[in-house]
Amino acid sequence: MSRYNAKEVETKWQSIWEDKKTFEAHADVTRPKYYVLEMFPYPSGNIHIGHVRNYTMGDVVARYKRAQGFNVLHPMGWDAFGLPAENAARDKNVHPAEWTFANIANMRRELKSMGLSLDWSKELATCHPGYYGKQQALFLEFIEKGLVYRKESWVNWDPVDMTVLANEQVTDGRGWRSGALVEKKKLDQWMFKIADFSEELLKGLGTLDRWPERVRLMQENWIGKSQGAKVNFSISDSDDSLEIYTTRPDTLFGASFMAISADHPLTHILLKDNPAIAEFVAECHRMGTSEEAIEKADKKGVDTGLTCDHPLIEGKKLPIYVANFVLMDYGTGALFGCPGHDQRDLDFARKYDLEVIRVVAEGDDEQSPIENVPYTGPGLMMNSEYLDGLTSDDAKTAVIERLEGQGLGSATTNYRLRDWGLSRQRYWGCPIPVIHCDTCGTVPEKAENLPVILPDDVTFDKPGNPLDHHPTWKHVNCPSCNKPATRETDTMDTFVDSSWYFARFCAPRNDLPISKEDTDYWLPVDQYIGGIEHAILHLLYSRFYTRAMKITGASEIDEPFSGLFTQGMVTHETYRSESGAWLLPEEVIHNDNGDPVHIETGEPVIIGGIEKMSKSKKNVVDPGEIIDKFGADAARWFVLSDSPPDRDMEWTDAGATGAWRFKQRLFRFITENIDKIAIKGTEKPSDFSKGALVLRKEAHKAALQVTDNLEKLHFNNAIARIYEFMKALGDFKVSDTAGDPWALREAMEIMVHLVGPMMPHLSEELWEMLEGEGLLADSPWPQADISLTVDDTVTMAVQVKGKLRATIEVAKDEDAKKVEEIALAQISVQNAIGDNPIRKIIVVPNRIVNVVI
RNA sequence: GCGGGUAUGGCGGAAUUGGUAGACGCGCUGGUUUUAGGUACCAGUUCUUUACGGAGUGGGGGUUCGAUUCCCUCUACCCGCACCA
Repeated sequence: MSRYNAKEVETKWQSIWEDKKTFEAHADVTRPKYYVLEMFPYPSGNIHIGHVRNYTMGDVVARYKRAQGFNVLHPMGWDAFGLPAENAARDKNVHPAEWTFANIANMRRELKSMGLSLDWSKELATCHPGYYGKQQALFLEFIEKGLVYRKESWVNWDPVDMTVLANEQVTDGRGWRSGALVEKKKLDQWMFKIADFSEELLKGLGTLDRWPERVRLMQENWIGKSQGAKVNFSISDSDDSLEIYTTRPDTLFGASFMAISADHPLTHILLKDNPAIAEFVAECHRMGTSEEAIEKADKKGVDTGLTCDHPLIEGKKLPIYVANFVLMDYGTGALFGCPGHDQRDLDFARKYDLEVIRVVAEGDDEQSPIENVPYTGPGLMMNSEYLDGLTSDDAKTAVIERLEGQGLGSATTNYRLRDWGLSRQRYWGCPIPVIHCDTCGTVPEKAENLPVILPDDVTFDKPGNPLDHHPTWKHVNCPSCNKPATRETDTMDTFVDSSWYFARFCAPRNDLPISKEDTDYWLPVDQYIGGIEHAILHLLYSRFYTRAMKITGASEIDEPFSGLFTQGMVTHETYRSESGAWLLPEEVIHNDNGDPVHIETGEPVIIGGIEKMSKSKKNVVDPGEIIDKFGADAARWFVLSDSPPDRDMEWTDAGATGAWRFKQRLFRFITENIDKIAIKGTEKPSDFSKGALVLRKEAHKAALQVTDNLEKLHFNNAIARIYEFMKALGDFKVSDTAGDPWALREAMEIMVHLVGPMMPHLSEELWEMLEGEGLLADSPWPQADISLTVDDTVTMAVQVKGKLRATIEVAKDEDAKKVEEIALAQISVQNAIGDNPIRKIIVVPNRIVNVVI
């Protein structure tokens, strides 16, 4: 018996697919399209198991849809700009480009060894001028349409990476990449007007019915829509006023102070003459924005000495404080404090001994003074003059009406989403194609001068931006007046690169950034697959870009990804030596007693928790070694088989071995029984043995259920069904009946098709043995014969008082009376009923009989 | 604090959405072969009981002939956001 040689077979089919350009996609309006995309990788050097899981899932979808007759686009590229390349340049003295392209070459080789049905002719790398030059062209169009602007603003400054971060890139006050505490700094920044699209981005979520609910909710929260009012409070004894935003205009009569942000324009004026304010503002800027810092920080403020006139209470004056809890970038950076109905305001009021007024009754009659807990719910108004007795909802409307009448305020919708700052003070990114001219100001580069190419000769020995240090690169003539000017040395946030790559993939070598003809056909992406970690950042930015591209006329679509699937992580057990050092999985073996020990020293090993694979805990497995040991097919099979795809899965050697065993078993069964099957193309005989009929049913049921599971991306269930089918196939013995060899061939062919998307190499090999026409990758998906998937007899459960007492075999759709009769004839049923009178018998056709006594 | 999710054997997980709970895989137990094996095959494997039977999907309650599934309530864990006015 020959063993299946995975290495040989896998490379054989990989080169055949490549030679035949099997997976090259071409737009063809006469055919239905399907665009499958997995989030493209950052070329860090090697693929990891998470990539294997991600790309295997995408590949199964791609191959399955292809077999279903779709014209499938399944491209791959590289999210290739970013800091690690600069770090490598500094640490290892290699040029970022050299480092990146070497990593790409290695990872491309690794991906190819997985046998993915990718169209490599469409490969792109964002660090290639052919890509980023087009990104610059698109950017110029964005400038022209007013989608980008420049403004001096407070930014999140990462002191380790020496660059600006977007709000989305700051978690717990720390940079998403460096982990350093982020500082506030004021810089000239390029901004995308994403906030203008808040409502559209929010509404669009409603159309994304093939996105996980979770991701839509996260985006919804991020956009943070709230309904409220803007109110102008006039500053006492002056012509100036202070505009605030509130979601609780109903509590206006409970106002007892005003608070403005440390960065509020009014604060800026006041601090000049008031050292106390100046000192407080400085303190606010020193304070971190981390979770701990915020939790520990008291609600603090400093009295400006100014007051506001209450808009609805004649003669009432409200002191204005600069307060540390007021954010400049939410609402108007100013608020009125209502201690009775807001915890934060109450804390502040207690600290500075300010009035606490209850204006909303709790329940019907709870009107007691507020003590330590504010009442934040709805209720009937009180202490509020003309509002008294109204519900808080009605009071909101009434207050807004009054304020509008007086020209003091209006109903407003506020969003938390802020504009996206894209400037980064880095070398390895897409240069922002603008020039700063003393005479003309900020001038976009001329389209014919694109791409603005990164200079090769840069050094990384100084902190800061190498582009800025470069002796000549930034010195150019103004495109407008031709006088000496300076090129912008900031580069774009790498999230810009990934905000439109899905569109570029449709025609990656086109002169235009986006080929409308091609995107009209291919977009939107039908199935996008990637990690949940991009639920906000990348996906929201891409949705913004899609809208912006519609405005520039580059594309027509509304949403970039009509289907989104977020796959879970791959985890692994952790191992430590007794000294506490982390150990790699391959350093651990089990000794004769079954205890885990170190492979070399024999020392006992402590098995720790199952955690996300990470280099620091060494609980990683190398895909290259896995593929080498088990073969790509087995690796693919295992990452799909055990856990539902959206959940975390644990990588275990035993599981991979199981996959490997199945592969061997299938191969063996077909090679050993190939001489028993009917000759290819034999006409279907009419005479089948009983066993053959059973097999045919199993085959067609499997075809139906696997199809169904693949449609739903329930890969683990699809695999379970295949295992069941394999068992039936293995049990089948060809008899003398004429139809049996034919049935065996049919079953084998169906099996090979069903396994195909998951184990493409093995199934091509088997398809060839079965003398299948052309490549399996090109052949259509098996259609289940529905008449074979329904049995003519069914097993029905018989319950007495809801407890199972027997099962009966009856004809499908058997008459209820007859079923009842058979059920009641069962000894076990009669025993259970005993002497009790039968009150009712419920018969659910083909499922269950329940005798109620 | 706000929002969301999850809970089923020793483990990963199934269950056509109210109809035989535990499919399938891993592990384990016993057996049969064998070319050494971490090979292959067969049987078994929720708990309890000698058996008949009984119990059982995080806990408690409810609706129903019937609940893993629907409702109420509690508990535990996980995730996202968070000084958002």
